[in-house]
Formats: sequence, C-alpha cells, structure tokens
Amino acid sequence: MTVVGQVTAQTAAAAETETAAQRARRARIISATLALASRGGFEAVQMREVAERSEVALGTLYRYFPSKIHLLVSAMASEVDVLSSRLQKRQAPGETRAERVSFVLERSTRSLQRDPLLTEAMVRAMMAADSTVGPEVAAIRQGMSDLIVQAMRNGGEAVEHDVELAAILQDVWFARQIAWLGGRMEAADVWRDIHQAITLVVPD
Amino acid sequence: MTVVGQVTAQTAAAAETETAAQRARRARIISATLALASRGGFEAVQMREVAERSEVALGTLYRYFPSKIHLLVSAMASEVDVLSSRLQKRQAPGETRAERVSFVLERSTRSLQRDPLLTEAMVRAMMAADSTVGPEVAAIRQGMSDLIVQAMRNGGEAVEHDVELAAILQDVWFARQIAWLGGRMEAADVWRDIHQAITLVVPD
DNA sequence: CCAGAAACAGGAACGTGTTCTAGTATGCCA
DNA sequence: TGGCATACTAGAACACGTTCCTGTTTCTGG
Repeated sequence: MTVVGQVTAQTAAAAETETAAQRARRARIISATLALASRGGFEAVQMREVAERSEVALGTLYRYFPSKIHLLVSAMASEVDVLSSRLQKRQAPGETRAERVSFVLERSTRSLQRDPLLTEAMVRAMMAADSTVGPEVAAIRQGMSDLIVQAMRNGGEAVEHDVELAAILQDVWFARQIAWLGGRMEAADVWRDIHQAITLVVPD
Repeated sequence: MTVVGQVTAQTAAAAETETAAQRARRARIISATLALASRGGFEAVQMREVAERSEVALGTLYRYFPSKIHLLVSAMASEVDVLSSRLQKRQAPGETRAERVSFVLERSTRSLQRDPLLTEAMVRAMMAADSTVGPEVAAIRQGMSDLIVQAMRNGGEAVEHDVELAAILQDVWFARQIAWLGGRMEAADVWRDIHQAITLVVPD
C-alpha cells in the first residue's frame, strides 16, 4: 500500500530535531504565505512581506525556504495534505471506477477553484519548479496519485495500469488548471474536460 | 480543415504593415533569443543581453515583445512552425492510428530534447504565461493539436473524439517534458510514458 | 519638401527576489 | 557554568525584469 497520508513527511522527518520555536516559525511562515497568496496571488507573495508578517528576518525566511518557489510549493504540499486527509476519511462513492475517480477529482477541482488566487500562486510555483525543488514536487504528485488510485481501487485490488492512468489524469488535471489560470478556459470547461478525460481513459 | 500551418499567423497579419527594417529587427530579436536560450536556458535570456545582441534599444525590445514571457513564447511559436512544416511535408508512417501518433510525438520529443536548455526556456515561459499571452499560447497548442489530429486521421475522415484525445495527449506530453526539465524523470522515461499514454488512450 | 507623428537609441531608475555582512541571541557540550 | 557553534535580526547591497525620460531618427500626409 503506497498511501502515505502526509505529503510533507520528509519535512516532518527533518523537523523531528527542530525546536518548538522553529516549528512555530515554520508554521507562521506557511500561514502568512497562504494568506498573502489567497489575497493577491503569486505576485502578492513578496518575500519581505512574508518575513515581516511571520515576524522573522528575511535571512531566516531564506534559511527555512531557499526560494519563493520552494516556499509556495511547500505551502501547496501543506494544502494537499489537508485535502488528502479530508478525502481519505471515507471511500469515494460511486459504482464504477470512473464515477469514483470523478468524485475525487471534482472535489479537488472545486476545492482549488474556491480560492483562485491561492491556486494561481501554488500552481505557478509548481510549474516554475526546477530540479532543486524536485523532491517536494514529486511528493505532491505522489499524494495526488494516491488519491486517484485509491478511488479507482475502492479498497479492492490493483487493476492493470491503474497507476499509469492516474498519472495521465493528473497531467490533464494540472494542464487544465493552468489553462484556466492562464485565462484560456472557463472554470466550467475545466471540469467538463477533466470529466471527459476520465470517461475516455478509465475503463470500467 | 483546421490545419493552418503558420502558428505565427496572427503576428504575420499584423506584420503586413511592418516595414522591412521592422521585420528584420523582429527576426534578429527572435534569433538572439533562441541563441541565448540554447546556450543557457531561461535565465540566460536576459532582456538587456537580447537587446544588445539584436542591436536594438531595450525600450524597442519591449515595444516588440511586452515581456520576457511574450518573447520566449513567440520564440517557441517560431520553433513550432519549423517543426510543423517539417512534419507536414508527408504523411506520418504507420498502420494504426496509435503508430502514426507515436511517430509524430516521438519526432517532436526528440526534436526538443536535442536542445534541453532551449526547451527549458520555452516550456517554462509557456507555463508562466498569464492571460495576456493567451493568444500566443493558444496558437501553439492549436499547432500541436493539428499535428496530432492529422496523424490520427491520416488524411482520412474524422474519428469520434479525436480532437479531445489529441488534447489529452498534448497535456501528457507537456507534463512529461516539465517533469524531465524539473529533474524528476529521465529522457528515456519521458518517451516511454508518452508512448504508453498513446497506447492507452488512442483506440485502433 | 515640410510638419507632425510614430518609432527608436541610450540610459537612468524602480521593484522585487536573492545574497551578504555585522552584530546579537540561543542552544549544546564539557 | 563558560565557551562555542549555530541560529536569528536588521538592513545594506546586488541582479534582472520592467518602466520611464530625453533626444534623435524615420515614416507619413499634405
């Protein structure tokens, strides 16, 4: 079973040696980041502003998160954790595999679209991530893949290619979010396209 | 028939009123951009440097391309034009639809991976594009979609959902390029995954 | 050919991500 | 407890995308 829950696990592992004050700083930083992103999107997350609101020196902010991209990707990992734990509370409803996957991805999509500016900030950071952010990005993708695969299997056994299919759906899902954020697609069209991809790709 | 050839058509339309010197400037700018990107990727494309090499003032560069993102996306459109015209010279070989699509996408993938830094620069610009770059990005996607759909149809009639399937494949294609550029995937794995997506998604 | 408009050159200036420096506080080990 | 390494603060400094300003060249209509 690859379901791991905490996407931020590797961070948590390193955090075991962190003092309480350090954990508190990290939490304040992420919290300030989410607040700023939610208010004004990617460009509103300014490092000086984050530092000030977190009551942390700029240099300290950079000690915790070596770049704005790292910071926002970490914030996204934190959000995926929340979403993931909410969705894993119970099995996704639905008779067919496609129905259950639709349920999970629709919830995820709506959850993101509820806060467009925050989503814009996080997704843009994901896309701008270079190899130095590789581990964090991989963890987020793994978390989302787990969600989809779990919905497919419905607690049952693996099905052929289910992991690969989940990866394809995740690619489509991300690409459409970007198209939406880039103003090339309406929110409603995003969900329609994702749903269509599911029906085209996921066999009963 | 939606095949249009020139991705940069709308630019060309506006360019009809351009003087020869202006067309030359535009060409020098794009050329300098490609050279710098090929050498050092996204970060090596510095606006001052592009301006200097193009023998154009910085303000003039910004008159032609209102941002670095516009500049790089335009450069990509130019490259897609080249690739597209090369591939449309003759029908893609292959018996099945999947085989022909594989041929086209493999050629495209190899063409990009031959110059990783240039690809990195262009793809990162694509992903960072906001709504102000919407038209250019849409043109690039249309150009690639045409390539895929044409390979599917093989000069024949449309097949159900072929446009939607082409869009899915393009999403996967982009996402895997990004994963590769982000250091989360080997070049060989990129092609293997895309090929697998084709066989999973394109029915015979 | 002339006058006005538009485009261009050259370069200063600004904003924000990132780095660096100097001094101070905090935790750890003998 | 004292000393030392590490972490933190405050803020200057730097890099590059972007904007703006001033003066000059080029285009266009009459």
